[in-house]
Amino acid sequence: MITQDIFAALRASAVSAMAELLPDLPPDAFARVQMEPPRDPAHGDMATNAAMVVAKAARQPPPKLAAALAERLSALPEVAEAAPAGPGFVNLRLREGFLRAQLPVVLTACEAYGDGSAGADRRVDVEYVSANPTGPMHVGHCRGAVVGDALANLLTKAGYAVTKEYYVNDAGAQVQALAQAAYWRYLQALGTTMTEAEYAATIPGGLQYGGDYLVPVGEALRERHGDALAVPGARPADPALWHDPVRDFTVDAMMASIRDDLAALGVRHDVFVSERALIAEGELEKAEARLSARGLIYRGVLEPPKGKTPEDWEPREQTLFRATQFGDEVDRPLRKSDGTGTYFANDIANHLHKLERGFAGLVHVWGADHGGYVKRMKAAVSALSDGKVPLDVVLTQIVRVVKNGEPVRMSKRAGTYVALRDLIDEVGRDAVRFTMLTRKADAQMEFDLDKVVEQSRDNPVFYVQYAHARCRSVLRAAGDPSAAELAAVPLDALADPGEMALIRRIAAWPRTVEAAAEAREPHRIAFFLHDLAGDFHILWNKGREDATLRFIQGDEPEATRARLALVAATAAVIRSGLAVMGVAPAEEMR
RNA sequence: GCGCCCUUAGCUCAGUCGGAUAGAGCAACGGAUUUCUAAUCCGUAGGUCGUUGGUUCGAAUCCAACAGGGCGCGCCA
Repeated sequence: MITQDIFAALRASAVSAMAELLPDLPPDAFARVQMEPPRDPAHGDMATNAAMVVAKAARQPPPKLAAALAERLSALPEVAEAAPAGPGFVNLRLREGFLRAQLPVVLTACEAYGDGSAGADRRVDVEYVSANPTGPMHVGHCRGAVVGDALANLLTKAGYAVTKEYYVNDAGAQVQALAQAAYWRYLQALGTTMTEAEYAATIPGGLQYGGDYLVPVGEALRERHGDALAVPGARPADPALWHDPVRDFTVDAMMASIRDDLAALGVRHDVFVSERALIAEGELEKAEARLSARGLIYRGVLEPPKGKTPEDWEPREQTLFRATQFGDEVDRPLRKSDGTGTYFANDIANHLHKLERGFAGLVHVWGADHGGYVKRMKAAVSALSDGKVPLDVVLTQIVRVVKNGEPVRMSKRAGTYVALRDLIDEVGRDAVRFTMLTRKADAQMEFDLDKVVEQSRDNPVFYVQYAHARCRSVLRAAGDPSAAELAAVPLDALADPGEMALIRRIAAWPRTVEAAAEAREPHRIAFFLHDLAGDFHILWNKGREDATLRFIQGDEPEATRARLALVAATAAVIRSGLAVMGVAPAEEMR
């Protein structure tokens, strides 16, 4: 594990200096001490709030403490200058040699640069996508898939032991309706004379999932079973005869399709957990027993929702979970009137199953329409784990797909939203993934099919890829020296402000990873890469105006090698970030 | 009606779990041509951080109320 976070290192120095200045303070007095880049670069490379956050406990004014701290920090070999500033900050300017010395660290670690230990190898389960196995993936699933996958990668990079999980909702009424729809296609494949309306009339609730995608499933059922699942004349048989095999076959087919789509997106889950299998194994009863043993289950009648009572409201006794004891607004029902579990109850079983596997933390990526569900799930996990295992839920907002300024509409024929596969085929996996990460997950997003493939500065995908391609172009022109070779090169020639700015940005990568992981915000990686690419493009263009700043200087081999080390380090960090996002770096832009 | 999320420059969005004079990009305007790919870069201009109070050394950030937008609200998942 390579940790080379210079901010963490200097923070530790600041804390120990403060501890020496104030030996009577308990260690936790320094918990809120931060060392971070100041907003205004004129203030230096780093700033710490140490003097301010301990001032109260130390009973001394912040400026006085800041002055004393600055004096101590200025004695450090890494520090060129330390000065008290403002209401009690200490600003640090680092020695350029110290900053330059980060490059060999990068070049030694390469893509592993930025790998952190904040996770301490704790096992974390990240559940995402979990689309119902009732049809192909559409763009509505896409954002959650990308955000979840990038978040899982990010947590892995930050030192967690991550399991990528897909929870297959194969137990509910939706799947029953799916089986009925597939059965209709089977009857069609047998050449039934029924009309769709006639068949639909035989199903309570009518025929759902009318999309063409079930036609091949019907054909396959006919190939496998012949006419054995129908009565002569290709008319519907007793569901007891066909329901389970048709359902299982169809769910398998849908999951195969979903896995294909996910593979096209570069998403690969470690485990697929079947809701039906969990229930069959008695996980629901186990969860209920556990909650019951804690006195958290009772029979009762809920109040109607305040203000807006549904038309058909009537008081009803239900099996309820005391979610209110864990911060939820109302207690939540666990059993339907037919005795089977509610979706919530089944999901409790799912979470118990996670806890039984020993995870120290659970993460979910859900669509924003599940926002109202967060509190009760947190309540359940808190109850089942005695508050020991945190559940974090990341909500993703709707993506509106736009082409030529017009929203791309639902396709009626396919009975589904724009297929994910179509989107990938049109703009490419990398553009899809990168673009999905250019917004906070919880912000609405417009996905403009034209802009995403545009090769210009206002397309961040391109902007970052172009920076990497330029790095590679320079390195190729210089004979592609190895990273190990460049890690040993003298770097004193790097002194231009543009070069130093790039080094400073690179040095901020580890703390960016850690902060993004902590906040569960993978989009920060995209923004970092955009900034890093910007620093590089600036430097590149300086060389255009001033030939002495070009990376390759024919008559100065030492300066050239130093700059190649910088270029190689930049490329390595871009690759490191793109790897988190699941985007392939470009060698050239053609 | 209740709960959750959101509101930052004309537009699209950042803002590192309370820090210093709130930042990018696009759009607008003015510049850089014999290159390691000008698909980039430089400069100018642009904001009462939805509104009003509160908490403290200090608030876009935390709290309360209000306005506007989105989502959800007992056996749908």
